[in-house]
Order: sequence, then C-alpha cells, then structure tokens
Amino acid sequence: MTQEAPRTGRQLRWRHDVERAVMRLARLGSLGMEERELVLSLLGPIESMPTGREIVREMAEGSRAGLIVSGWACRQRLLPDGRRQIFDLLLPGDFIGLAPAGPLGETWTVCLTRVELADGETLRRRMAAPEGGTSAISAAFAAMVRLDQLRLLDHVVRLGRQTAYERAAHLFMELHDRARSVGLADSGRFPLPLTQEVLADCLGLSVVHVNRVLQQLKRETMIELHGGRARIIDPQLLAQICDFSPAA
Amino acid sequence: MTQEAPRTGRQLRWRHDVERAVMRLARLGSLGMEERELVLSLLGPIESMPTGREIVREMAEGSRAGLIVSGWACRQRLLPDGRRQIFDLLLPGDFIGLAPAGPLGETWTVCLTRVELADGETLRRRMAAPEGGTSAISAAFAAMVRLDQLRLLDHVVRLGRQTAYERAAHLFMELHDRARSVGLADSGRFPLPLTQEVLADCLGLSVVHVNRVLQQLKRETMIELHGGRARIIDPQLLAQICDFSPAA
DNA sequence: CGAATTGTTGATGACCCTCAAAAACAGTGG
DNA sequence: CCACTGTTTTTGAGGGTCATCAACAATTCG
Repeated sequence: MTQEAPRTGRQLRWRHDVERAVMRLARLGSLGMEERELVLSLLGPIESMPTGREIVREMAEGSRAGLIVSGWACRQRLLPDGRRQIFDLLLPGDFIGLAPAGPLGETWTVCLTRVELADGETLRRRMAAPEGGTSAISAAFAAMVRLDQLRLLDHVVRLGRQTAYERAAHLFMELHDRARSVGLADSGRFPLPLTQEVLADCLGLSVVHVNRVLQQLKRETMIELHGGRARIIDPQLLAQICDFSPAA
Repeated sequence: MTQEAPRTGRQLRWRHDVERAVMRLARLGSLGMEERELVLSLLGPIESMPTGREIVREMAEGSRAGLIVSGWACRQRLLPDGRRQIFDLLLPGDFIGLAPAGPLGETWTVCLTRVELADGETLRRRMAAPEGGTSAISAAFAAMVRLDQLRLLDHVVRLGRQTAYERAAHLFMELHDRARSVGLADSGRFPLPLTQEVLADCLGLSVVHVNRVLQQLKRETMIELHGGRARIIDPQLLAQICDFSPAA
C-alpha cells in the first residue's frame, strides 16, 4: 500500500504527457480508440533517471523498452580520443526499443537531463509475440522507427553538406517540428533543455562555434533562446534557409 | 532464339561474380547449399546500365530489385542549390531492394559507372510472399540491410567528428573491407573506379581538398592509387589511425 | 585524334577550431 | 540569504583546415 501510493502519484502526475505521446502514435498509425487504450494500459510504472544514466547500453541486451515522458536523451557514439557524435536526440513522446529498429536502436543511449521513463517492457513483449498485440500497433511503432531512420538521413546531409549556420537552423526546425507533434510547441516556442556542448556534438561543431552561430541566428531574428526554451520566429523562412522539410 | 543467345552469353560472362555475391550472402546468413542454389536460380537476366542511370527513383515505386554484378552505384540526395551528399556507395556483390530497408533503401540510387545489374524481382517477390522462400534467405538479406544501416552510422561519425584525412582513410578501409568480402581485394588492392568528385560528395569535402588529402595519404605511404584501383599498404595501421572497425 | 572529363596546382580567404579567460548561471551548504 | 563551487555561456585572439576560383596537365572516350 505505502509502496503503491507514490507510484500511482507519479503516474497521475505525468498522465497528460503519456496520453499525448500515445496520441501521436495513434496519429502515425491510425489507431482506433481501443488500441490507444490498450497501449496506455500496457505501459508500466514511471522511473526517474538522472542525467547521464544509460537507457540503452551499447552492444548489450540489458536495454529496456520505454516511453520518454519527460526530459531529453540522445543516441551517441564516442571516438577513442573522446570526441562524441550524437546520432539523434530523443524528447518527450519518443518511444525507445518498442519495435526492432536495427543498429540505430542499439546505439548507446544516454539521458541528457533528468528523464521520466515509462516502462514499455510489457508492451514490447506483447508486440514481439507471434500473433502480436494488434498489428496496427506494431505498424504504428514501425512507422516511428521509419521516422528515426529518415531523420538519420537528414542528419547525414546536414553534417556533410550544410554550413554551421544551416545545420543549426535545420536542427532547430527538426526539434520544433518534433516538439509540435507531441503538443509541446506553441507558436514557434518549444522546450530545449540542451547545453551548447550537446548541440555541438550533434552538429559536428565546436562549442565555441555553436555559441557564435546561435548568436548570429538571434541577431538576425531567426530564433530566440531563454531559460531552456527556444522560439523560432518565422518557421517558414527558416525552413527555406536550411532546406528543411517536415517528416511525413 | 537469337534474343536468348546474347543474354545467356552475358549471364555466363558474369557467372563467377554472381556466385561470389551469393557466397557472401550465404556466409552472412549461414545458408545451406540448396538455398544458395535457389537464390542463384531466382536471379534474372543481367541488364547493362550506363553511368547516371537511376536504379531507384526517389519517392517512387518504380524501383527494381537487383544485384550489382559489376560496376559501382551510390545512394544520394541533392540540395536545391546543387550540393550533393552521398549516403552510401554500392559495389559489386551488393543487393538492392531485396529486403525492406526503410528510408535508406528508398533513396535516390544512381550508377556511378557502367553497372551490370542482375534482375532480382522474382527473388524479391518470393521473399515478400507470406510464407517467404525460406526464412533463412530472408534473414540473410535482413542481415545485409543491417550492415547498410551500420555503415550509415559510421558515416555520420565520419562526417561529424573526423578530419578530412581520417574520413578518407576510413572510407578506404570500409571499401577495402567490402571489396574483400566479395573476393575483389587481394593483399590490400581493390578496384576503386570513382572520381574524386564522388569521393568528395561522399566525404563532405571539396574536390580540391580530396585531391590534397589523397596526395598526403600517398606521400605518407598509406595508400597507392593507379588506374581505377587502390591499395592500402598497411591495413592495420590505417585502421587504427581512423578508428576503423570492420563490420560484423 | 580532338573534345570532354578528370586530376593537379597555386593563391587567397572564409569558416571553423583551439586556447584561454571572463562573465553569467545554477545548485549547495552555511 | 549569501558566499562558494562547478557548470555553462560568452568573448577575444590567433591559427589551421578546408573552400573557392582559376588555370593547366593528364586521361578518357567517342
């Protein structure tokens, strides 16, 4: 009883966020009402993880499936001399490990902030079972995996053929778009609790240069940044500057 | 009759290459003798495609599955201003479109040289069928798709966090490794019929700089280049210089 | 064998990195 | 509430890497 109480409390606290995440999934896979309910009911208790905690250990099976209810994480790789490259940022509403995602899904995955992770093991096992929960739900998760892979292609173009300025702009557009898809964005504003070092390791730039590029973006009134939140002043304009096109 | 003759002639001419490609597939998926034979028997006639011909058209269904018997191709994307980023190089022995490969498999795919492509439509349809040819063969193709995706991750690290010199070295190691896996490499030597422009668009560099980096690699006796062939003098050394680790 | 493509070289400067230090900020414990 | 500490952001200076432009040499190909 005394053990149940706090867990239930946490569950309730994040209820809206979980529901929004599932709404996004539902949109992606055209899920019906009862399928949404099924997903919700199969999500386990929420665990709170500190910055730096590994969600997926590289080359290991010890990874647990889950839903990021709050906080940010990333998939990354380290070079022997300490250089880091981030493959993908993960934000609230992103599911991890719920569909076979290939190598990307098995990369080292680390919390960039405190993360509230809803357990998705039950759900995953249900999906993986031969008959599969409903195939519509698996399809929805597969669609999410597709989006992850599509973003990775954009990432390659960004790193290989765009200038620092364009890269930053493009990443902001991407994150705005993703935040919007889980209802976290409001008229161009969205949460962005990332240090410039993280942005640097994502964009393949030095921290110092990221700082200067961000200042330029602000100076040219493309973006605003305050207290862990960002605002894109004119999404249409910025999109065409960096050749951003929203994911299907 | 007169139509059959030349096709059969071409078939025979490339027979060894096709068999080597299937051998590689067999190794990847631990295929048995009769499965190898099945794959071979399901491969269709060979079509000869000129440089620039599209094997997979972006955003279109008109793509045909196949096996590259000879010649090189690449998956790429263009920015509106003409900048090009290559996602992946495809060389003899690579299958295209034989397993669902996600977004990467649907990117624009173009011949970089004359390419002899063995038709794989029959094979693909057989794999896609509900009962699937043998599941071992599908598994083998799935393993190849995994390798493609793994390479994409390496590519991201290369572009984001390695110097021009390291990038070039790493790409050479990768291509050597891949050529070796289809029996095209011999004591560090392998075919490399690519222009420096292609290397540039792969590595996210300018043509001129690629030229200079290649010269440096030669000067430091890391590689040799002659008439469309490359040689890696000391693979072990080069591998550790660019942090290359061969794909599983 | 001529035309076109590709490779090579030099000169110049933009872009981005490194180093170093100061300023702003966030969290901690007194 | 405030000093204290560690992190993050910001600035400046200087230099290396890499891009661009332009011309020429070498190859390739029709």
